[in-house]
Amino acid sequence: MKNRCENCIVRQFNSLRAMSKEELKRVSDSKTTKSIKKGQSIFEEGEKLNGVFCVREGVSKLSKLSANGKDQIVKLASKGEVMGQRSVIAEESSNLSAVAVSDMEVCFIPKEGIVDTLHKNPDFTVEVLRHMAHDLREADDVIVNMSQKSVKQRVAEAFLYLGENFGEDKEGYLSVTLSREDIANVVGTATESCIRIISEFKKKGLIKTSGKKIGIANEKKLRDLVEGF
Amino acid sequence: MKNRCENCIVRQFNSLRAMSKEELKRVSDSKTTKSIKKGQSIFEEGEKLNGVFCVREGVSKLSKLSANGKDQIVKLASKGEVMGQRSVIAEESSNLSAVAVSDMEVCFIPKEGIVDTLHKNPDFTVEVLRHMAHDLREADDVIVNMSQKSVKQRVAEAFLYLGENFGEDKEGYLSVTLSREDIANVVGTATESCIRIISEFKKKGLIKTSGKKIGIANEKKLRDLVEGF
DNA sequence: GATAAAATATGATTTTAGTCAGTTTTCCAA
DNA sequence: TTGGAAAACTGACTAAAATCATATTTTATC
Repeated sequence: MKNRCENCIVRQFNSLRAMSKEELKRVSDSKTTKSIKKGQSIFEEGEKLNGVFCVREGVSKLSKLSANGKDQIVKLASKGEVMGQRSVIAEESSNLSAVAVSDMEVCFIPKEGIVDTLHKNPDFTVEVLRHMAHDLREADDVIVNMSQKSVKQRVAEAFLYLGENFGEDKEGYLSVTLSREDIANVVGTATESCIRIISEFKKKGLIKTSGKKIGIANEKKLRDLVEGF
Repeated sequence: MKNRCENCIVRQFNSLRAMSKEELKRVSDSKTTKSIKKGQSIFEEGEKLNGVFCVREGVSKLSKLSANGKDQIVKLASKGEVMGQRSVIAEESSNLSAVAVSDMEVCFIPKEGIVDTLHKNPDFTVEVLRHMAHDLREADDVIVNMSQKSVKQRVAEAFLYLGENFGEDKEGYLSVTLSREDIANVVGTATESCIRIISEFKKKGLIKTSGKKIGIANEKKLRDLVEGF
């Protein structure tokens, strides 16, 4: 058992860093690490979660099924992010499904350790609260984008977002590779519309593609487009 | 000074109920009550808030200005709701503006009392956390609705939402009266489109109107419409 | 390496919603 | 009470995006 939370760098990025040594030890002793293949499900919408998932490696999409049968991707979670927090805290079943977008390593942490610490260590609780406050702000921004921006603007914004938050490889392609359908589900549009816009962006030199990989070719122009030209 | 938080029934609906007697006393001593006229602003997007606002009476719209110059209403806050929490907790300036939709009574509570309690009373912090978790879930739902439902469905849903959350008067009209423009800004559409849909709903007997008041005439049909008929 | 299945792409068409222009109604404030 | 502004409404037109159909490419699998 060499993978101790105490040594896990990922912890730096989430609320676990506010835990005391003892609390962290308890979490580390109770956690289990899982390898998850691309495309595999981590948890489902409506499922009762008895713990949270801490992402060590890879990226997961968090989505919600809409009445018309389409998935809307609400958030992408990568290294350091904790999934399922909201449901555990609210003591509700999950409102989102989590599916791996790339091969992943995640740690499952049973909720007891988390919930106990929430009630005993205010620093930890405040830290979790801050994170949630941040998520809420982001959600507000998404609402505004969804309702006020055109599909073209949202696609452009999605690429910029992916670049900023998940980085690029040496050749300048986005590190997270999503299928066209997933991109459409992030943006909230039809897959065909999304593909068309990608072609258009490519033709105009805003992005470059290589297989399903996408790279930002002209950041300035993309930004101008997002701002409403 | 007869309006003590200790006696305020509004408190039952928000996180303040988890405060101890002493903490509540402190809050009560530091708070100030304000009357706000319909249309008046409570705080602006980008403003640094040095406290939170607890709604005693009336309704406020929380909105965000989009790049194209339109307001998107992200949330409506009524009796018992606390506004500005997110910003105070995250120590950021507000991401939303608050404007009174009806005449209001709000209490301003300086942040010190809140922040201190957050660090000292885990029960309170967890309570706040629960509320925020709930808000976040609602925000996720809004994102999905915005991106996957038609304008017609969103308008129908807005009326049902208003009915459920703010009630109706004796004649069966929604208690919150919003202008057509505000409804459009909740739904994320053009005012004209919104008006057209309202006319259509009225013609089809889904709703009834009286001046700017709107009442639900056929809940079942409205629900069917929201579900995609 | 062949073949089926899935993902990507493109075209034609329809639906939906936004925009612009103008009219009517409502609501205040002088 | 009345004139002027704001809000509500209507119509015509345009633009954006969804849908349907089909072709092509990529990927996985035996």
